[in-house]
Amino acid sequence: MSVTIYDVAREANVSMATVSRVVNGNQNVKPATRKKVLDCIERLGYRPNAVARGLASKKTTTIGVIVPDISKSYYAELSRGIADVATMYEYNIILSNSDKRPQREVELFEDHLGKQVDGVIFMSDSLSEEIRKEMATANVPIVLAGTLDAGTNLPTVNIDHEEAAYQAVKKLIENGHERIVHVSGPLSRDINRLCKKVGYEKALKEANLPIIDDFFIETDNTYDDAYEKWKLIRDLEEKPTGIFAGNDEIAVGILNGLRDDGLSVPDDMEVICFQHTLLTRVVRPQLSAVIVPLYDLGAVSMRLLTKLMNGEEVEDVGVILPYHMEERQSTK
Amino acid sequence: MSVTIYDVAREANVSMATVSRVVNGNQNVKPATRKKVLDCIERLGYRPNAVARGLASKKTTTIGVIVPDISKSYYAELSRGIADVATMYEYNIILSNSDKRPQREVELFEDHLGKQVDGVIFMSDSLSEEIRKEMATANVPIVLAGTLDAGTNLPTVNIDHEEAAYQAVKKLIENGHERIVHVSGPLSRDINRLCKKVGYEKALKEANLPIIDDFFIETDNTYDDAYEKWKLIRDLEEKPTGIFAGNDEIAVGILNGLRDDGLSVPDDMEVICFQHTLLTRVVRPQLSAVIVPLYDLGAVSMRLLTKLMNGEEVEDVGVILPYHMEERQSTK
DNA sequence: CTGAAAGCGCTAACAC
DNA sequence: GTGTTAGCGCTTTCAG
Repeated sequence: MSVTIYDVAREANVSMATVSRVVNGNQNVKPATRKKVLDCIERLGYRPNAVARGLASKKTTTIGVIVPDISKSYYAELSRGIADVATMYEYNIILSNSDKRPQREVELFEDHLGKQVDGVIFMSDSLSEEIRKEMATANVPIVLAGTLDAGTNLPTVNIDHEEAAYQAVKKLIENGHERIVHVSGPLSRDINRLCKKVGYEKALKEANLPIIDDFFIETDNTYDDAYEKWKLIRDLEEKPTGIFAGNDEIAVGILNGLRDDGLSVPDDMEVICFQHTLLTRVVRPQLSAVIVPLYDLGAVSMRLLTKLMNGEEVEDVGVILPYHMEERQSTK
Repeated sequence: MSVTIYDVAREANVSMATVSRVVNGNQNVKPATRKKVLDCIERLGYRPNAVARGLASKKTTTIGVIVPDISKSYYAELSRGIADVATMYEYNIILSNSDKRPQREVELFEDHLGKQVDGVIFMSDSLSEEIRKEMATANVPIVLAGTLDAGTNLPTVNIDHEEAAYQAVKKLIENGHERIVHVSGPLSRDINRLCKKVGYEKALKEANLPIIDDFFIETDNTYDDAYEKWKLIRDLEEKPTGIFAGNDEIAVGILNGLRDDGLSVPDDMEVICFQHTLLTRVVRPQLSAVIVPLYDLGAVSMRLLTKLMNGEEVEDVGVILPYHMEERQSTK
């Protein structure tokens, strides 16, 4: 068997309580005693058993992170932000993929609670009734990262997607465009239906431009689908001259469609999008974009969670982070 | 407080042992009793405490995953493979980022052991002396995923990078090229120095082509650096006509360098690389590449780990997965 | 400043 | 088929 706190205590001629104190940095230990214990720990190669500690103290210094799909760079980046702050506060992360399936989300959430996590960070498109109910009765703090709250009053950190979309489209309008297509991700996602689309329409309305159904193109958020859907735009009666894409993968699909049809950006078409990855800078022309601070979204979420776990009073549980727009070669 | 196994036992008029049996699916319970217990569990909303279970059973059904940087799509993809198989076998994952810092790797490894993980999957460039020592004395199974073993006899799953590099360069040679540049990642990484470079040189030797120092370009594996380093190639006395890039990010850097200098691929230069991401298909021309099965590397690693954790005899602890080459537009 | 002792919630013999 | 009873390794009062 491995060495326990009891072994150390015996070896050092002190009680388990004292060993526990030095391990936990409790100051009420005479320096000489501390040193003696530390020596024994070193000599025996003692490593505290976090599971036993968790059972006794009711804290595991572990948090749960439920993410749609870690292989998507969007969530990977966000998770890195979470992880770095978690490390800073000495928390471990149990990471699980939900694929956004509501039932799976509930299972994972319960599973994490069973593991006695001290808190959870949740990411998804929106909250199902079931998960909302689960969360309401959970007795650990929860933070929604980059996830629309829409109804509950859970702590959330996000950027203002509607405003960002509005600004992006406004930029196109200022450049003189009157026929602007919005190539969106799935409308089933709140962020697309309730934020980006709304921002797009708001900008059009403000400029007294018509909202044309055919100028709204829905994709499944992938490069391949966007590449295909470009044909819809190409074949439009009234040719648009500007494109607002829901993310960079979509934008690159469109860009390649344009390009393969011999059109040129930004001369024949100006393009702007939300940026989640390196893609925007790698393609030619480089894409003008709204830069979403994914890492920060994660980091701030975790920081907020630490406060909540500490029982600190947090006045502002609906954090909105700033974004910025970077104009590159796909707009003039 | 939350409801415990004791509460359920009392409510159902059975012993804790019986409740434990039904929770753990032990068949030695009369159906009627089982039902009664299940009802109480449902009614009281009992959720087993995995920490207590872990302490009593000495199994946490949790594994540790130590990864250089989850925000890199290479590792994110691999991790997803791990996670899916972990889910299948009902394991949770504690995920930590090491940034490949040897000391951090050791800390994380010990940390995970402290949390009593049942096994760990480790990814890095290579193994430092210290981590090797830690691993040797650990009493849980370890699998190296996509990580060069180089000396120890730890379970490993990988692809044959040397062979893949050899094939890629050979392809270029078959296309008639005699002056082929290898744009590599850092030579400090075993995978570059001991595998890809070796495969590159092997192909040249076999074709009686000289190995020219200037034809080896080292980068830090990033797009930006590769884009800069293109100038070194451009300014070479003897113009190369083929490029073998260590990964797709490098290849795209070179590609954009070429392109911004008005050169064309594949007419002026053929390019082939290792593929880790979507990048190869998104750029124009699409890049011919050796496709590394990242997801599978992760999945197979986890599968191997489950066997090891089960104490199964595994004859083949040095798994080599197949790769394949996809010829696209950057070669003829 | 240190020790004794009672759990934390569960599993795993071992009895019956 | 079911109950009893030790622990698992640690923290945490409470005494002293």
